[in-house]
Amino acid sequence: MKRTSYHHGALRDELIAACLRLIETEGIAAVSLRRVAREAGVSTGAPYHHFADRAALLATLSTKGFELLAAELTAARNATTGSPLDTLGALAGAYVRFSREQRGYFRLMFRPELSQPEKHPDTIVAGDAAFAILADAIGECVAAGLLPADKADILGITWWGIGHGLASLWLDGQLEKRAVQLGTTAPELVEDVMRTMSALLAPGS
Amino acid sequence: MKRTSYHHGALRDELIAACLRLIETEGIAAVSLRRVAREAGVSTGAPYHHFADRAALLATLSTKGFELLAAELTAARNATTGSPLDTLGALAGAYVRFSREQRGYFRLMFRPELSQPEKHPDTIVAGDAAFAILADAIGECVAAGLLPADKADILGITWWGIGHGLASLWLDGQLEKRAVQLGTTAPELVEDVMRTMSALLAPGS
DNA sequence: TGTACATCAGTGAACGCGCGTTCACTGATGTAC
DNA sequence: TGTACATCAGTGAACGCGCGTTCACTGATGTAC
Repeated sequence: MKRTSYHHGALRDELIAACLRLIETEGIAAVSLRRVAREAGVSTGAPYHHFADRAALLATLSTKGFELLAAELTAARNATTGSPLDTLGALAGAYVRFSREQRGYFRLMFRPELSQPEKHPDTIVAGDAAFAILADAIGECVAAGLLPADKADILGITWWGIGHGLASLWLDGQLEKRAVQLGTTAPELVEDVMRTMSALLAPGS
Repeated sequence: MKRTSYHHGALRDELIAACLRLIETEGIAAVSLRRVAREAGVSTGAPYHHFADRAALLATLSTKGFELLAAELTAARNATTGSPLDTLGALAGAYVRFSREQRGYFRLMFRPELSQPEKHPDTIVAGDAAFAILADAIGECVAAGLLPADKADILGITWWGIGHGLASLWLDGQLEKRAVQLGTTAPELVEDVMRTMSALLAPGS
């Protein structure tokens, strides 16, 4: 974090990175603008040249998180070669994977009270875009005649609920606790759930 | 909140109630022992006669939350008259209902970093007890030959994931947003998901 | 029933702390000529 | 290429605040005799 020049050059990015690091290692409660500045090796007032206030920093992070998630979902979707139905499981899997690999982002994204999305429309737009990917994949299943049109929306919400539920329970330590009780591991549990759901949806295959 | 006597008489309960009220109206971030004391109409130091520290108050609340949830789940289970399979949907429904009716509790229960459950084993025990009700209901389905024994655990986790996911998304405002986009409402969405899941599990009925 | 005394459950002032944010400042950089 | 000047992006001291927790205290209550 040693700096030779007076001007940092990329302080904005450095602050974002420091904030993420803090969330991941010490939890969101540890995130204060002063602390983030300290972590980035910069003085107390410096962040105010890049973010209007604390909520603005968190909102920026939240937006980036949704964009990252959308990218992951798109990638997962494009990587699926099977039937459109398989895409649904792949999306849910990518969702949970994202929550594991980007815990800092994930924790923040679903805490609207911290980033005040009502003041930062970008965040809402990014969230909508991520959800749209799932809705799109569902639409494809319907178009292919694999899902009844009247159940499509509900199945989308169901998949999202499962993905989000497993991700949340895992992050909060509940899933690992149950996995131990059941004599397995959290990752295996998640995969089994996805497989079971897919089998239920496509009983023929 | 006017008190005529010097001694409060039931300050402990009053503090718990005030804390819940605060979480529900202003969010967990607003909960400080000073604030809770103020809200209960009592001086700064008073809470320390009833709780060792802030985390102890939150842990007590979290424990009570899990006990309440367990009671609701048991009630839902006993109220179900149909096949053991129907019990699963009823439990998930009760779970989501609990998250709505007891938002303060629900928010707290899944924030282990706030109540430090590792220091308060009661909380863990209460959480295990609540989960055991679901595991039990699953066991009953297996005993009745309605679910394959090897898929039982996974289906339990699946139901829990759906219930928890929908509850979380709803609490954070995501579900309502999507409901509007889909031209429906959050409660309807939840009910539809439960119904669809039940239908998938028991295709014959 | 009365009294002395222990205990319980409050009060409110005080401690040190980290916070968000502001502000006058200054070093570094970019630009016009 | 050199210089004057504007602008950018830092510094660090300062503000007022609410926090968790402690502590000496005191009013209220319960108990033994």
